[in-house]
Amino acid sequence: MNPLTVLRPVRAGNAFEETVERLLQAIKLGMVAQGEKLPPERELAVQLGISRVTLREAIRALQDAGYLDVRRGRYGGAFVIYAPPQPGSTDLRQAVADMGTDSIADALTFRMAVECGAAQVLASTPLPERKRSVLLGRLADLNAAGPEDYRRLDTAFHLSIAELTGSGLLAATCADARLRVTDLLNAIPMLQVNIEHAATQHEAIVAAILDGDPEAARRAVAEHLEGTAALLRAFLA
Amino acid sequence: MNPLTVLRPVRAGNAFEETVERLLQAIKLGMVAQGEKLPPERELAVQLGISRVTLREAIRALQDAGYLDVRRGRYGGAFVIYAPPQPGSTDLRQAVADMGTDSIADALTFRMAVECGAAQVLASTPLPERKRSVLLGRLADLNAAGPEDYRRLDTAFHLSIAELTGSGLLAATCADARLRVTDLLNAIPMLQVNIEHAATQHEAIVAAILDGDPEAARRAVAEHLEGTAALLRAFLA
DNA sequence: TGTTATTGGGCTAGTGTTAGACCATTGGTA
DNA sequence: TACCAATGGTCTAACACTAGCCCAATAACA
Repeated sequence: MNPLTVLRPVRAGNAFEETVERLLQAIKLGMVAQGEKLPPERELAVQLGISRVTLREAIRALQDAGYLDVRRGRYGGAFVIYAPPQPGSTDLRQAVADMGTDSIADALTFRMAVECGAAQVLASTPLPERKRSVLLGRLADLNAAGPEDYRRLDTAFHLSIAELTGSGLLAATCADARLRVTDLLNAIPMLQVNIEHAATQHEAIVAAILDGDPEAARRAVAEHLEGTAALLRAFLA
Repeated sequence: MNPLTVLRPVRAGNAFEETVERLLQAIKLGMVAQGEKLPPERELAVQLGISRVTLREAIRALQDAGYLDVRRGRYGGAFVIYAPPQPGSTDLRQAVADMGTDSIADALTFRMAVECGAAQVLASTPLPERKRSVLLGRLADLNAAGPEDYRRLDTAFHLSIAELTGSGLLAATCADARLRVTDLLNAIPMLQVNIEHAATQHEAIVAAILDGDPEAARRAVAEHLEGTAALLRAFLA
């Protein structure tokens, strides 16, 4: 048992840095869509468990970086003005180099494990009608998505699997895992053939979950994720 | 997509509290066995990414709580004097009440997902001889364990699966998941029949992993964890 | 038996973070 | 048009945390 597994850093950085990261998560994952605004500072500071001063510093940094437009007065707020980069417009090689091969492999492995685990768990128990329709709804949204919204709704679909398990820990972990590969995914061009292939796999995942078949759910998610993972791994050689 | 999944608290508490938790992890999971000592303060502070002052406060708290014996001078250090409670000696009902049914369900679901995911991932790729022998070694250690060491070596066995995937993120997550159920596990009496049953399941898990069969590995871990989960869930009704 | 390397114990000055109060701006609404 | 509720902007005093330094104790070893 490697003690470094548990005697690792208690905090990833100072409160300011962690807050910037967290807000960037919400923006890049599309949890706050373009044109929408973050919750009011006072409210958000409570949610994030930090002081308003620190939160404001983070918001200021994201404003300077061009992610947010901050407006004062009633009906003001911090509006998201970030447009997710057109896939393929940034250089995948560059993204790979920025991240480092070790942490890419780590992130891909991590994502594979937690997303498969979430799907398996969700398929292991009978789902109430409400949850079934949430899942089907997310799938329908994704299938109806235009190129603008595809990545955001794809993320929403995948995260909803973890959320529906009812485990907040698992949902947070899947969101974290997904974020760690966001920049890489954004650098991969989306081809029509890939989207169609993904759609088939998404159907298989949902079918397995609704069917209550953990084995099939696990396998479907693994195959789905292996597609992008294989593509990325080609750059690590 | 629930924004609360990502707009959750940035920090779980102050540095002191988080450090106490982390050290308690290392002790309760048996990563630093009884009679051994923690790394020197200066070194440990760097590993944990905190100042020595904060670390000392945490150590002091654990000393007061009876977990550590701190000795000065060369060959001194913070020695672990915590004996894991004899299983069954504490009241399971009490542990359940302390934790709250919601967070127990959350923790069990979380653990099921990440441990199954880790086993599946490890079984998905051919293992080098070195890793095979590590896994077999941990299994042998566990099978040879007396009642004193059983829980510690059981933890070591399970965590080694995540560690062998090579993903630090996954290893840390499994350690975290395991810790969240430690107090509950410690409250469950260990019956000989259960240990024998567990041993059979451990063999199945290792066989599936060495066999390169992700399906079987996932299923074996799921069945293994379902045993304790079912027992605990009985208390939640 | 004295030396010494290693370890915990303690102090200080400086920086990060918080809570809470108050100010400034804005756009809808009476 | 005047008001006002909601929101960002700013300040301050208190507390948390850090880096770095030096002191004190200890036990092996020459």
